Amino acid sequence: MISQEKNSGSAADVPITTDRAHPVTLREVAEAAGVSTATVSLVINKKKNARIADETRRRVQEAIRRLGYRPNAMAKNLVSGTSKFIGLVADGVATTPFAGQIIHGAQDEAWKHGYALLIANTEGNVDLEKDAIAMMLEYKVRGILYSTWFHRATEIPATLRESDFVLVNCFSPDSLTSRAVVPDEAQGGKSATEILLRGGHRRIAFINTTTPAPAKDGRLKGYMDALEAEGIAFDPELVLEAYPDQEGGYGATEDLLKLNVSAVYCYNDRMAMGLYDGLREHGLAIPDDIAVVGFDNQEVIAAHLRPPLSTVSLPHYELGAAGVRLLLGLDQADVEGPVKIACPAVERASVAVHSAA
Amino acid sequence: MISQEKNSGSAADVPITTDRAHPVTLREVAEAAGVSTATVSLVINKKKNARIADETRRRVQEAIRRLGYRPNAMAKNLVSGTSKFIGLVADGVATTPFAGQIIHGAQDEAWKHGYALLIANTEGNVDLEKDAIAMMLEYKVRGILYSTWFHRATEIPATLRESDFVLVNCFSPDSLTSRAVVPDEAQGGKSATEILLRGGHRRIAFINTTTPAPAKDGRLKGYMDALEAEGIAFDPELVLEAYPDQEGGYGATEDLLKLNVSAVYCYNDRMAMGLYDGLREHGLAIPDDIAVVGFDNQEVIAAHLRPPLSTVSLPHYELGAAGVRLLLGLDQADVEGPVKIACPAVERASVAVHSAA
DNA sequence: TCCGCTTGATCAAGCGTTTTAGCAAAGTTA
DNA sequence: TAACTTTGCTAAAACGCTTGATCAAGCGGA
Repeated sequence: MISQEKNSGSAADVPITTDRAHPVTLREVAEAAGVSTATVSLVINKKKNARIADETRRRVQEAIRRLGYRPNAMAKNLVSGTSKFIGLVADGVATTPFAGQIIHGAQDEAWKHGYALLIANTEGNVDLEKDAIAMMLEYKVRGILYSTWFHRATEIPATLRESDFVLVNCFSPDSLTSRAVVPDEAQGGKSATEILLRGGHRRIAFINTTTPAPAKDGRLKGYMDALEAEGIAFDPELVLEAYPDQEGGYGATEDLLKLNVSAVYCYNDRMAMGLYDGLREHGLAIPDDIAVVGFDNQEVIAAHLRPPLSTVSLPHYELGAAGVRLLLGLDQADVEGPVKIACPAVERASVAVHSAA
Repeated sequence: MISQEKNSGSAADVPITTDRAHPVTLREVAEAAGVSTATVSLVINKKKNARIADETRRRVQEAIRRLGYRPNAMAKNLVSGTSKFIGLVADGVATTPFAGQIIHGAQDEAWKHGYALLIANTEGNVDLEKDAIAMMLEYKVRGILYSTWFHRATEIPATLRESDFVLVNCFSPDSLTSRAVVPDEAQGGKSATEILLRGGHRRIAFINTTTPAPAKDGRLKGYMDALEAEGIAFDPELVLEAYPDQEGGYGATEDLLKLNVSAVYCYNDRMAMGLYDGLREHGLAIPDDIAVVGFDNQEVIAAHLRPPLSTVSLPHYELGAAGVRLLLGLDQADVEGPVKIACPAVERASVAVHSAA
């Protein structure tokens, strides 16, 4: 009674500004249109075998418009028994710059199929994670995407099994009871190496990471595969290891130069960035004195180094999207372990084009 | 009848594996415990003025445990009339590396108050945006965070007004009817300049962006404020402009060197990164020949350049968190326009410490 | 004129909770 | 022992929607 009584006395027909505290309901629309709630429901959901007179349909739609009616999704879901949610629990996806693309891809794909994303960042905290999953279960999500910010093996939290789920960017040793989607590291490593091979290089170093991970093994395997396909013998001497960041790459310069190679493939873009500095200090020019490729395609770095870095994309967006498709049963799961998503090559100026030998 | 009938004949008491299609309901728990649904509800929600015998409470909890009961959040929300959701619509937050922190901050803060985040990335697509907001309204979100990936003025979509909302990282000219939270660009610019002043520099260049934006004006103002506080006259000659990326920074090198300054403050870290390359090519050492500070604190870049770059943080995480607090009424809105969040200085090695003059 | 069919719309049950009002039994007081 | 009070629990309505069953007209055919 006290506070503002907006346009209360005003004539009807004006698109009423809805009162936030008490949203318009189906019943109110029904009354306004002079029909039953059942009829309104039928009109709204455009049921094909519902018989509604054109005139009635018009009146209902008009009432909906005039009152600014919004269906209550909670009520809808309650009766249908299942929500239109997909949960995404991430251990740090939002934190890490480029892995945010997982969210993005999942979002787009989910949306495309009428689902909304419910996300939770757990920062690796197990309790938070349990709460997050519980919350999602209470919202009766269609399923849960469980994702990690870097490609690795993971434990499957027990409660996750209460729902349909898909591992994204990670996998479980117990692959029989879980579906998963991960980047194809080996193919990526092969592609990276091939960029160099196409550039005419035969003696190619690989600076791998010191940190154990599927990426470490996969990227090395790709390197070996590519060499083998070209009939080049694998020389373990050409494989160095360093911590996978700028400092690591910079620090590996000396050792690299002893190898007397014409090209180098780095475990990731950050190492390549550090290596750029190291090479420059030795007065070496990229790509003429030495060609470089990275891995990850971390835009801010790769696209803007001088010269821009050739690399291979970690398909985070696709991982998210594929995760959703797998969850919804639109893609088939691979019987033999995780579904592998390709890491496409991105060629830039850090490798010169080969003027046919 | 046909498909798998899991442990149907087995004795009770074993923690039953829940059947996904038909989750356990309150009523089932009630029956199992031999009480009414009302009692179960009271036990679950630990109502203080509910009178429940210890023994009964025990029986109920035991039944909940045994059946693996999960409350149905939809039903809960239906009766309470309001959900525990906060919507976040972003025009590209998930896309842009560092702005993903907005999501992260919002998530954490929302979670802290019992809210879940419902996110939608619209990529600037107006139709998508309308659908996203509609979806959120249908879920009866507590409110909506409307955020942009870079600080700018924005139109407020009409439907947004159907809900409580807060603008994050953007603002509306019409600030009377909207709450907003943005980074304090002027303070940030001042802090950046002060790093240089503290380093003993008096003649400091500023490479601003060519792109019009609140950041352009604010960061310049901060620069001027800092100089004025030190009694140094502002010299417009010392302000250059370039496109705000690596190439822009690199390209500004020549002009910068003509200015004969001992220090330079760049509009952002990416420009600083390009400038590093330019300066190096001229054989100039950072910080000895010239000191550099950036803006944004884009970790991948700033922390790992050689030498690491002193800069000022764009407080994305805080923007998200503050947005939620503002929405929930935990923080007070500023009567005069948007709430400003501080951009803290991050000092690294690109500015030498001043050995007191 | 009566029957059956089609059309257009309504009734009412039900989805899984919360919550208020109320009831029976036990306890307290006098 | 009668009259309250307290304790422990339940009945039932309500939240906003969907949907199968029903029903009243109107109509054509016999």
